[in-house]
Amino acid sequence: MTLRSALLALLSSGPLTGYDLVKQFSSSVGHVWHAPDSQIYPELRRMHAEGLLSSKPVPWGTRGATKTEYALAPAGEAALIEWQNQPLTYVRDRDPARLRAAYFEWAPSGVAAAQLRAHIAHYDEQRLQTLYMIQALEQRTHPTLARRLALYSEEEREHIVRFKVFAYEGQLAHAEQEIAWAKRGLQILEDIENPGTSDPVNEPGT
Amino acid sequence: MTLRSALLALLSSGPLTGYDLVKQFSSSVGHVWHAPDSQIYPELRRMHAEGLLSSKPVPWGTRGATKTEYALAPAGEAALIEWQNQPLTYVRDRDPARLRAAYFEWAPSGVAAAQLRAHIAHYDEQRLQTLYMIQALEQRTHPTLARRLALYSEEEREHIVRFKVFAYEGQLAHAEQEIAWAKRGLQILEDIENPGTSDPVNEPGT
DNA sequence: AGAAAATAACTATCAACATAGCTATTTGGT
DNA sequence: ACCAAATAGCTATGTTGATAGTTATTTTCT
Repeated sequence: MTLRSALLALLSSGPLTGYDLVKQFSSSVGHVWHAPDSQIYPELRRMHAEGLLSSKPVPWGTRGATKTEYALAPAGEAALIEWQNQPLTYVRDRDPARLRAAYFEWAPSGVAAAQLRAHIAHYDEQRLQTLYMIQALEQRTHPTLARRLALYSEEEREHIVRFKVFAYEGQLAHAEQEIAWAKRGLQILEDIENPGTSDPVNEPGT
Repeated sequence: MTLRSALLALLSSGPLTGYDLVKQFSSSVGHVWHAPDSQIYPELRRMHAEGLLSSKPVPWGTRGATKTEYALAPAGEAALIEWQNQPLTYVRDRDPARLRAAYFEWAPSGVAAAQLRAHIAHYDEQRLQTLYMIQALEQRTHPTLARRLALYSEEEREHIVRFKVFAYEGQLAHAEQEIAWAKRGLQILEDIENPGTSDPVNEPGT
């Protein structure tokens, strides 16, 4: 049901055809709730069948073909608000990187460190992406955001931008935390490989 | 396939019956990779069928009933090492809390703050649990860990404990980061509710 | 004009997970 | 000796999500 909320949230910025929605999804909400197009198309049809969305055929090309444009129906807007009213349900932890690390004693020599370096690379990349996203939001150049802001007063606009930036700051902090964690892990592995060469600042007594 | 690795990892501490495995799972590996018993039992049978596990019937009660005890077969041990050799595959972000926060403009007054307070409560709880876990690991009182350590030399024992503590420290840091994030969120909401009453330390010019 | 590539819009299939059951045995109380 | 509660072990079913297609239209290049 969360995908549904993500779609409602995206459509609250204005009507979109299926394809445009899929594209905009992956460069906006998709950053906090990923979904492939194969999940989006059927869900849109279900939401339409349940009256959350209205649809209208718009021409596609010159040969009379059409594509479907979806818009938030009143029931959809109500569902959005209802979603925000619902308490959050937390999914149980399922973290492949943590699982690996917990059993590093089974990793052949060197592999654990390589794993952690890959972890750092991954979150470094995500950190950068998130920074760009935050910039695009703050400068209001992000297309989906710009479209959304047009619907509101200036005061409300500021709040909306702050909420989105806040959400991405959470992602940013998470990425940075993962990087710091992996670096500590590399330190531990080094300590184990070369015992006795420990940093004298941290262990002044030995 | 990650559940499979988690089960192999747990069984590497010694043989277990299905039930005992389910119990120990939820109080050890399950903290980093949750799985319900309904997923564990069938997976065990599949792993046995594929030769990763050996099994032997052990008596249950006095009326001749038996239960199945599983142990890591050589192929299972190989699979464990192979798993550690594999590069990590990262799952795409799917974070309900972040998704909510990004669309707080749809939350009725007061609801967003309640959401964030619940977020803090949730991660406070997890933080505590993780702290206890780290303590049990460091003092080597955790039963599954104790059983595992018995199989190794003292030097290896120290490494094993460090790896597990390291993994849980990652969880701990994450929990603390989530708490800090939600607190910043509450601050933002307050700012929005009472504009002008902003902290003079942060905005000395106004 | 015709072929190749890019764009737009879906569909099918399968594995992973969550929820909610069910049955048999043992233990503890009367 | 018998019943209720707790323990042990497992199954069925539906939903969500990942992977990998397919079909039709438009644009670009020769």
